[in-house]
Amino acid sequence: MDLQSRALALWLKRLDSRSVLTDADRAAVRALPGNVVEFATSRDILRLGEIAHQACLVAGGLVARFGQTAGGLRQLTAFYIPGDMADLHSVVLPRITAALQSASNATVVIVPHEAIRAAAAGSPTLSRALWRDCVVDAQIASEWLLNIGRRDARARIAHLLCELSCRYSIIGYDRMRFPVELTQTHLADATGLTPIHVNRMLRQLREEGAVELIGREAQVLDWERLSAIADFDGAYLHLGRDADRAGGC
Amino acid sequence: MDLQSRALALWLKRLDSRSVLTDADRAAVRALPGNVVEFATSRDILRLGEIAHQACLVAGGLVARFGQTAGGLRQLTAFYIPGDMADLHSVVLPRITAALQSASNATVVIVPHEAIRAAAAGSPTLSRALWRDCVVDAQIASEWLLNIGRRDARARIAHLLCELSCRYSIIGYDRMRFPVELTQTHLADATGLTPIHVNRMLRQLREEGAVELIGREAQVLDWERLSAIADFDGAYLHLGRDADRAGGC
DNA sequence: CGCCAGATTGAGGACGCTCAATTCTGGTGG
DNA sequence: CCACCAGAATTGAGCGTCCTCAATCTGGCG
Repeated sequence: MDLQSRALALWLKRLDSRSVLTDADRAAVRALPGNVVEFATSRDILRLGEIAHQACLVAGGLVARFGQTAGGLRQLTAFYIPGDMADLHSVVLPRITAALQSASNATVVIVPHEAIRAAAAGSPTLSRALWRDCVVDAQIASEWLLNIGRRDARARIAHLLCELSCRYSIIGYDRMRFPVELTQTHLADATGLTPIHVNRMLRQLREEGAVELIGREAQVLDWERLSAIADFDGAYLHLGRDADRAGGC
Repeated sequence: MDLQSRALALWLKRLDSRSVLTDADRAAVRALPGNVVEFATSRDILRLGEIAHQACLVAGGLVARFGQTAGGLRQLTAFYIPGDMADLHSVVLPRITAALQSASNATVVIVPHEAIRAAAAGSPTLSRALWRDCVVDAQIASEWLLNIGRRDARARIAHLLCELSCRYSIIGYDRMRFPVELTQTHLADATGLTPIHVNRMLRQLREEGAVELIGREAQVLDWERLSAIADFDGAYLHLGRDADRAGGC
């Protein structure tokens, strides 16, 4: 199975776990055309103001959405891991108001909007599944708002790591050890902090025995402690119809 | 024309301005069933964890979406003004992970999900318009992230007021004078600040000749100055296909 | 071996928070 | 008509979290 099929399969699995799809829907998703593009670290994938004609399915690495103030301060507003369709929203709203960049070396499958629109137009169930995917994305943004607006620095970072843990766990990683292909500057831009302060908070989390960042991976030392610090409840991630029960992740 | 028809017409106008709808779509929206409910200030409209079976179209007043930390700190994540379908997302994702509350006395039209789903299933164009409405909501949340994460207190408040100005202007209010049916505590919860600090920043904005809050209205004293302070660009609001040009509002 | 990006640590400063008190406003009942 | 009250707005003083500036250390790579 090639890279593109694998990425589509991952995405389909996600859609399938949250929605009721028909066999035809599944076939339509698997048959989606696209071509694979590699991006080095910190490359623009979509620029502000552009009109998108294709969507970006992440196949490897990490992709980030971000905004910027006039002063050049940067705020990451979403992370996309393999199996995420990073800008599915552009299918219905092609004018880009939040740019997309690779946070690490990333492999992306570029899928033409036309193909997605055609698939959606032919099936109310698939159409609803795509819509739902966008809604989950929005709910994650809402949770980030709570995180940045009302939690202190240590909790913000802990919360972000909990989220990544849960999201990586459904694509096959260990919940206690998963990739964090981000610099501390990225973490800072995602949490509304400075890299220096992120560094200090990471040290504290390590010294408390909560998490540790080693190289490009996170090692959770104590999930209970970490999620308590983070005040984390993964319900907003809507990880599957079953996982849609309260609590946990 | 009764209240419900008026609210549906407002919402339809919004959908229409951003999407290409057929006459049948328009008729379907206008024919949506529902019943009108009044809420006093600070009443729960949707509670956390609930499963929604209907959506809430705001007809009057102001409705807010919010999250809460374990410590009880509150973060507003969206405001909905008349003509907004406050929880359209619940049509495809009924489990509520962010509660909904009236911020002022509010009039809401309760529309059964089934009716919306039926209308959407029958028309790819309408389905896409609804999906798009959710996407715009998400982009507003993204912009709030940038606002809270990377702007100082004064700019955050100015930005929020600019957004409200633009959004109220498309439902018939003057861009220089529009309702702000919010307490300073609400503004604080929306911007991740304390009410005390909001108060000080409002005073500063007034003294600078930017905006003034009088009673339950905002009076813009100098739009240029205000939007400069706010670092505001209304493109993210996607106010109509035409207004989808850069800059302005 | 030198270079560079990223991580780490230190010291001082500022923005926004906490605690506390006072004033203002609109609504209510006597 | 006025006294009263609760919620909201306003102001002051002191403090703490997080920022800024600056220097050093580390690891990967040409």
